[in-house]
Amino acid sequence: VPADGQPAIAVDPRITQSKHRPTLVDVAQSAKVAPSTASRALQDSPMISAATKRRVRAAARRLGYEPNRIARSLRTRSANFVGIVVPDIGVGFYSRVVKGAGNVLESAGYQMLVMNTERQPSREKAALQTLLEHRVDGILLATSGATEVEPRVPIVFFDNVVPSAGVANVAYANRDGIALLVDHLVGHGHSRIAYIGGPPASTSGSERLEAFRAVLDRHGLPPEDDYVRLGDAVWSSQSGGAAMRELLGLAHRPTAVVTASDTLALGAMQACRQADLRLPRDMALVSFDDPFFGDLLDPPITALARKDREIGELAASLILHALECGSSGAPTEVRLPVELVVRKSCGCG
Amino acid sequence: VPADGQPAIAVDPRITQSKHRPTLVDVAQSAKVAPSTASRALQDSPMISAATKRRVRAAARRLGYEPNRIARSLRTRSANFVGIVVPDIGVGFYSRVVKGAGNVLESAGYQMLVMNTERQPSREKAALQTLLEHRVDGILLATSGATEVEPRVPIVFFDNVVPSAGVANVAYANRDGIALLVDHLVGHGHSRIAYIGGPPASTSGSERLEAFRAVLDRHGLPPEDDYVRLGDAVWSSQSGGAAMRELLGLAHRPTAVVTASDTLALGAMQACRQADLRLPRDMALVSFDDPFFGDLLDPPITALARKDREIGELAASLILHALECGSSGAPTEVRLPVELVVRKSCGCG
DNA sequence: CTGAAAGCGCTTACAG
DNA sequence: CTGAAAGCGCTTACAG
Repeated sequence: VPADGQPAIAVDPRITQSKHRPTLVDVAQSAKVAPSTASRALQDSPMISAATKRRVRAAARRLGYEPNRIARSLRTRSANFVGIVVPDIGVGFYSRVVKGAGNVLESAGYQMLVMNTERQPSREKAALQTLLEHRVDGILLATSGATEVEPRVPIVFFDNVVPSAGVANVAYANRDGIALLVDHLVGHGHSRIAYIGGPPASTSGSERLEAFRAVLDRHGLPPEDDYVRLGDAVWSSQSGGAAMRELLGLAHRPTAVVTASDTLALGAMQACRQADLRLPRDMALVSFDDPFFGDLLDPPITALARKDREIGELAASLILHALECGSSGAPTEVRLPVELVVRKSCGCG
Repeated sequence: VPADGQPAIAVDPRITQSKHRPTLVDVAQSAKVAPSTASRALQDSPMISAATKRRVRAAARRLGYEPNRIARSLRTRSANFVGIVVPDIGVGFYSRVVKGAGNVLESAGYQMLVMNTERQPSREKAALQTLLEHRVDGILLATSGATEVEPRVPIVFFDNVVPSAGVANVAYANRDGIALLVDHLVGHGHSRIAYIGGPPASTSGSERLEAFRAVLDRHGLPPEDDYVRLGDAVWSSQSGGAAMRELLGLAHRPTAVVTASDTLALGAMQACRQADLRLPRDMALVSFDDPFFGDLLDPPITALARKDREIGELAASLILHALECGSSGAPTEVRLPVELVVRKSCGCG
């Protein structure tokens, strides 16, 4: 125990504690400058002489100094964090979005806080709350419910668009995509075209469904309620398979099917295989999202090219823009153009 | 501008600033208690009377108070963060590990900081540094190089094992897996069995390769250098395809191939298709990692069942254990048991 | 060019 | 049961 009045430096317990991580004060003492000078030197401030900078840097290296970002964030009132919340990080689409966003954010000096909600509204709410408590500078949100968020920080919605909320929205051009798919099937001469989609709770669900009906109408094909089947909330392959089985059980069977996602398509293909149907001979099938290695499936599937990573990159760029320039005016809405990859499941080749 | 000596409360500029986020001091003032009392009340400390707690909570709600975790972390000297660094979050394996780890960590009250390195050693080093600066409590690391890390915090290695480092290692039972695969092909009567693997720089690369040679030896099959081909550093399907083409070009062609990953297998299958070979008639193929919807491939592939999420859950549990109980003694090594999923590419069915 | 001082928003001994 | 005070590790006006 140090006697009162004794200089603190000589007996600083921090030096003796083996587990102590050096602080800026330690560096400053070691370099014989004030903490403020050490701080500026490590920031390479123009206020500091070259010689001093060298001394401070040497001291920092010698001590193995690692700046404490927590303290820095508290002081500067900016964590340099952007949160991203996704329904299921295990799903390829979301993990690729996260990847794209992470790269853009990192090169701008931001850290990304990934929150996985498992599609539970309660977890989404909690995730948002946690992000706010961590004082993130902005949020990238693929909401799986209609969470009404009071934007205390800029928000960019992706995948599931929330019109006129946040600073921006990013999603695929759903209507164009469905049009491409249906047009192609019509080009093959199909007129009994069915649709296996996701529930309309999400943007992708509602827009794709709506577009399917609209495009059929444009072609003068009568709407057939039996031909529209919706899968479960997670767009599972199981529900895609179930939908296909229902379609196959119909008296007046469709000759072609559009699925609104890769998982739905995969489930539908399994169902066809189990029913001993040959694609595309007995049934044509095209899908919105191209499955991973869709060219290796039996048959290779005709689908829309993936640009998942770009969605993440775009969303990140938009939040960065809002952080740097301030969010002004109405939210931007960005739609990623789609592109048809023609393979064999449609009847081509 | 407030006159000196005037009570601060009446003119507190924070109240007038519209963008000000309420602090604990605001809550305390509103509830007419000391900040320390407010802090304890919100922590539901037994020291505080029920009536006071109620008042404080009401004030917090009224003001829309969100505790500042940055300040909390600085004060308690624990960020309640665990970092996880992966070579490529866009790859299914890693995203599922992240998912598993995240769920375990979250239910233990930790936040997860995901770092994506794109397999660049420099980015991995930077990621580790960043994590340390954020004062994470522990790290989950799938290193893509032999990063020698001085563990200032507990580390659990996964995927790529670093023996006798960190507090624990988690990986698939690589040797058992390869044995299962080769044994099955031998059971089909194959004796000319080739191997398409990843480079031995990683645990999965070296252990699987080594096991392949050992199992061949166990079966009394002569080692054939031409039959062993290694893909590129990312185990790309392109390199798997190239390897398969080399194999097909051999004078004394193999009759069966073991691939060390799903991507390698997929590339190899593409190469076979391009060469107009029929699987499994012209060539049997089995794979270590089961591709996504491997049952829908042409032909359905025989492979080892995936337990990626479990690897993440295990790694997270191990780091949690180390954080709570302290890391004692030699690092634990956990090997996830493997399981053969028999389909048709091997020649069955 | 350098330093002393204040303060970011919490928590936690310590005292009552 | 409650409060006053110190301090986590930084940064940044302010003064010299």
